Amino acid sequence: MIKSLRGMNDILSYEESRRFTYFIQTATEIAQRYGFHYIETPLLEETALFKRSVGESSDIVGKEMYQFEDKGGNDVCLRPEGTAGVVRAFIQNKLDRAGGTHRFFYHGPMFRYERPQKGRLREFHQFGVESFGVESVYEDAVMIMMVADILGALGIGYRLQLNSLGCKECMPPYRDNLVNFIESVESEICEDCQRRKLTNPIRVLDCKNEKCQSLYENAPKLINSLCERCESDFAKLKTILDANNITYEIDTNLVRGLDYYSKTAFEFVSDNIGSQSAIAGGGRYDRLVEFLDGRPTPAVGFAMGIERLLELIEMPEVSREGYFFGAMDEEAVDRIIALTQQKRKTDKASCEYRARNLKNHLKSADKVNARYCCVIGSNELENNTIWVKDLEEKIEKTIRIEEL
RNA sequence: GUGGGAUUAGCUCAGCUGGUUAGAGCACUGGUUUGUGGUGCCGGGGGUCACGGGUUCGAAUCCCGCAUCCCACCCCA
Repeated sequence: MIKSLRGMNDILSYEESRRFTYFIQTATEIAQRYGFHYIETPLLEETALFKRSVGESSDIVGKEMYQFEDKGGNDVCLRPEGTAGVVRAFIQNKLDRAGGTHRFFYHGPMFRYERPQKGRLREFHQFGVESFGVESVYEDAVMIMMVADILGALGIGYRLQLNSLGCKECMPPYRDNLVNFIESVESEICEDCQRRKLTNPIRVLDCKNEKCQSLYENAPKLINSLCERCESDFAKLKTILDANNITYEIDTNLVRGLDYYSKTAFEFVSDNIGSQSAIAGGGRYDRLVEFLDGRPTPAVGFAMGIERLLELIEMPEVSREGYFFGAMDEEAVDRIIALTQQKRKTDKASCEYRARNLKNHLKSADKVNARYCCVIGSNELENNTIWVKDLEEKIEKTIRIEEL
């Protein structure tokens, strides 16, 4: 038997399928209310795109990409995340030159060659949004509120963690400062942190090693080293969130795993889905468009991990809906098929192809959760009528077929 | 990539220290005296016990390997 590849799942059970489509519908509707429109970009991109945007020092690019050479000799890979492709499309279509604001949302599969566990698949789905051209910190706040809206609409509880990563003015001096500090404790920190010191020193801050964490308690904090503008924007962000009843925790060690983030960084986490607890994450990436050869354009976005959210969604009750048709005599089957097709123009409708007794039709109608069970037997066939029972109200009547 | 656990019917699981045709509940399906469901009763189908080796007279059960899932590390959505 041929099986799906490791870490690549089918979404096909009734419940999963229902949850998945419900999520997409809900998130799409909310994104559209916020003025975002759908963008679809290729699953396959040039490898260089991710190396330059996500960053070579990140694990995602360093060891998790599905990378290969295509038949034309191009170095390509399956997208490990969504932002890079959207930014590429933004620049390629010269929207950076067009000016103004551009707001997109997307959803689709992402690929990372990781060791699978609960909430971590090799092919997984994200829903994300990207906003270009807005420098104002209000946009950052609105992004966060949008995530909160989506999670709220789905009945999902969360904790919001917030940090500021600084900008090109205040980040580099801080980084130097931090490297100096790391060197002062270098002999005691873990191997990973020693490596991080060289590749991406900021990442030592969210090291999970307890010993490292205790050493870093005295590390300089970026949040205390922000320049005036970053400082005031971060303060403003908190004010806006407070005013809109969004509760958050400041996590000075929150470092996004992708190198392109600056200033606002946030992560929504859930305590109910195991160790892979990040359900949404995002932030500002004002420098990325420029890095990818576009005109400097401020931008901010987020992504949500759909599989991680699925089991947390509080689904609405399923209610009886639509029609079920059945025939009790062979001669009536053709008639109910025609009636079903007619009903399907406006309503959900299904039917039984075999002539069966009434009890069986009622059972089947109940099983498919139909609201109305409509049956034609010999009496009805003769009189050109149809027997209809409302399975919810338990009311039944026989009506002329035209009245259905 | 590292360590640990699991793997028996579509699903959730039993199966004692190896012993004949591997079980249950749910699900599916058929019937249930003249046309009434979700909630009665009776029946039926479905498993090379993940896969590959080995030990044994005999393996779902013991041993080795392998795959996948789960948990932790790691990483991140």
